[in-house]
This record gives sequence, structure tokens and C-alpha cells, in this order.
Amino acid sequence: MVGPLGAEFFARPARDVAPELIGCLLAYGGVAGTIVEVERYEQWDAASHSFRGPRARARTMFGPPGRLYVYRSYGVHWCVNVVCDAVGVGSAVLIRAVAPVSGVAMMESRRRTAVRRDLCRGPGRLTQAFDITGILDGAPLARDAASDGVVVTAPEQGPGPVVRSRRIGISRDADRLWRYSLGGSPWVSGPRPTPAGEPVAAAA
DNA sequence: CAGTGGATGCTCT
DNA sequence: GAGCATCCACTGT
Repeated sequence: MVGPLGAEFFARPARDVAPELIGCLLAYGGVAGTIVEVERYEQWDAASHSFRGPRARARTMFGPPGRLYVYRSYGVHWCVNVVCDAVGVGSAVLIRAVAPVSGVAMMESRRRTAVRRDLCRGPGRLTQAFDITGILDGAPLARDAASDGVVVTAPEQGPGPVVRSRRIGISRDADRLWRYSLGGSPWVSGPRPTPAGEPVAAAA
């Protein structure tokens, strides 16, 4: 699949969508980066905001797929997900890190740092560099690159080996290997998966 | 390098 | 009042 991704791409289980997002281009407001790290969250997953059902904060997770779920983290940062699967499932993929591709000067200005490696490494840093905030919660992904909205575009070629590892910063259901990243990438956040990590193809 | 604590807002107990 | 899907500044090796 090549080109901007829409609702039909995300209307599948997050276990299928998440690894395919690695290597895709995330673009918004003149800045762009290649997705190198995501995590998936499901309703029957104690670490997920959808765990307790469609309550106020996580209601977007239970809406149509292909929309952004943006929430505030630790009262300070924003984090951005894309809703997956069918309406009512409560499934989403958190975008945790991208490799900067364009608009780097804008990213540096927003982040107030010139440390290239830290511009978009981590979910809070990424949203700051992209100026993604809570006003985008519930917004559908845009279908064309010229749009004002957030666009996710599939690459023509695969990015390289996708590995899976434990999710970052959670305590409940922490053993699930639901974090997907580009093997060996320096743009990945947190403790990076050990040497090669676990190949995504090896696990169903 | 590792570890600690503060900032700050919202949800749950 | 506790606990976060975090980040940064600071400390001590």
C-alpha cells in the first residue's frame, strides 16, 4: 500500500496495523518524520485508557478508525494515537518516535533544543515538535498531502527489520510485547530493544 | 552512565 | 490522595 492512509487501513486489528506503521511518513503543518516506534493498546489491556470502557477521556478510542486520539500525559505533554479496528473496539496505536525528515528548523524552534536526536524521540517530544495538541483529538487523518491536517503516508519500500519489545512507562500488563520499532534505529526512545530485539514476524 | 524529584492536569479510589 | 502511555534538570558515580 502506497500513499496517504485512510480509515480502511486502520479498520483492522492494531496488531496488524502497528508494525505496518513503522517506516510511514507522519506529516503536519510543514514538518514531517518517518515513524520508527509505536505501541498498541487494546480494550482488554489494563495499561490502556480504554480498559474501563468508553469513558470521557478515552471516548475517541471507541469511535471510528483512522482518527487521532490525543491526550495529555502527566499534566504536561500531549501524546498522539491513531484509532484502529472497528467502532466500539477501543483499540489504538501510540506514535512514540519519528526520524525527522523536513521542517527541522521549525522542530528545533518548538522544542527549544538543537539536539537533533532528541527532537522527536519520545511521544511528548514528538507532539511538541509537530505542534500536535488536544484540539486535534478526534480529527480524521487527512487524505491528501496538501491538506492542513495530519497525514500518514505509506512508503514505497519497507523500512527494514521491525522488532517488538515491552511497552515503555507502564506498570500494568507490562510484559506484553506490544511496542514495535525499527531495529537499530537511533531515533527510537527509551531503553532500546536489546541488540536485534525480537523479530516481529516470529510472533503472531 | 544511573538515579531522583519537580512540573502539572486529569482520572480513579 | 495516589497514580499516571513524560520530560527535564540535577545529583552522584
